[in-house]
Amino acid sequence: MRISDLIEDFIKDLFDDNEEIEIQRNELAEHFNCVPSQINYVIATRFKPSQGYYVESKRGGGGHIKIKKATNTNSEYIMYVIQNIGKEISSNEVDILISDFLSYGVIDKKEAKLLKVATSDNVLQLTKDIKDQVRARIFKNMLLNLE
Amino acid sequence: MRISDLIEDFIKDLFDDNEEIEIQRNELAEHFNCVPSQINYVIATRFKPSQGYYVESKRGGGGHIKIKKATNTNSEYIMYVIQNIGKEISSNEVDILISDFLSYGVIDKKEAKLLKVATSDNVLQLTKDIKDQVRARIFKNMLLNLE
DNA sequence: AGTAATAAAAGTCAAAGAAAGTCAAAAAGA
DNA sequence: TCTTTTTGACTTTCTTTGACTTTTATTACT
Repeated sequence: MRISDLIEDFIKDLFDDNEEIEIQRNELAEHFNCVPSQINYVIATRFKPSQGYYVESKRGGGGHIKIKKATNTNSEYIMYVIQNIGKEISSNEVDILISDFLSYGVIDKKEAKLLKVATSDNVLQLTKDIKDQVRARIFKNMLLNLE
Repeated sequence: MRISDLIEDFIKDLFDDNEEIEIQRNELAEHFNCVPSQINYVIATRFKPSQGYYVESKRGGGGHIKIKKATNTNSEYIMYVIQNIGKEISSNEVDILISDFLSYGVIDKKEAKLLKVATSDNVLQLTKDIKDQVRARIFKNMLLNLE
């Protein structure tokens, strides 16, 4: 079995009922006798939003990596959408999804507004290709963290 | 948990309803077994005016550091913060602002989560200079649209 | 009482340390 | 061959530490 799979399993075991865990990259790498950046690889490939995970981290003394599982209170519909958003998404597509969510009652008006603002062209102000990628990441991660 | 966080929490606990507290740098450093200048670090990074605190101090015998909380209405506070965010802001600064907003009760947990997610390094994944600018725009605009 | 010396704070700043992140080359698998 | 994994050198971010400075209060002398 490849080491990345072992690390993946190890991390998944850590969520033992908790929906959020914290690891230290170097410590974990040492435990598995691999280079630290392999941990990043595992996280990048196995703990993506489309797989229901949200990741955040901090560097410096006392740094760490936090991984959160989307709680299954999230509607199936939202999860389905997250999985089907690719690497990029246009502002228009976001608008349509948001209004669908609203009409199905899976988000409320306040949430809709925040989603809209955080992903709008005006706010991002990036070149088209990059903009759509950043928008996709913001949108998926916000959806994951709705409730 | 890193020592700076412990010191931060300790200081915040001192404001127990009061809007102004006073500490002695050396005494506090001794209590936490750290060098005195670490207290300055904590104050510099966690009690900035942009975070709603105002600091003054006196040296010499009987010297002290006084930290005051800015007392404004919620929307004034948010407006003040928005105005004081420049063209860019780091993820760390955003974190600190969010936790201050939470403790002042100007936003709720759900909103905090969304703000955090939409502005996090992992989600944005842009080069430093651009990232901090995009983050500033997203953060300010989301704050403006909170209610 | 007025000044000089001493002690008692707090401030500054840069170096060292402690994490985590990035990216691309090499290796392994399918 | 083409994709996925592994590795490692280099970067970035944040924290901790310590030597040195500045300011203020207290004490000692005249």
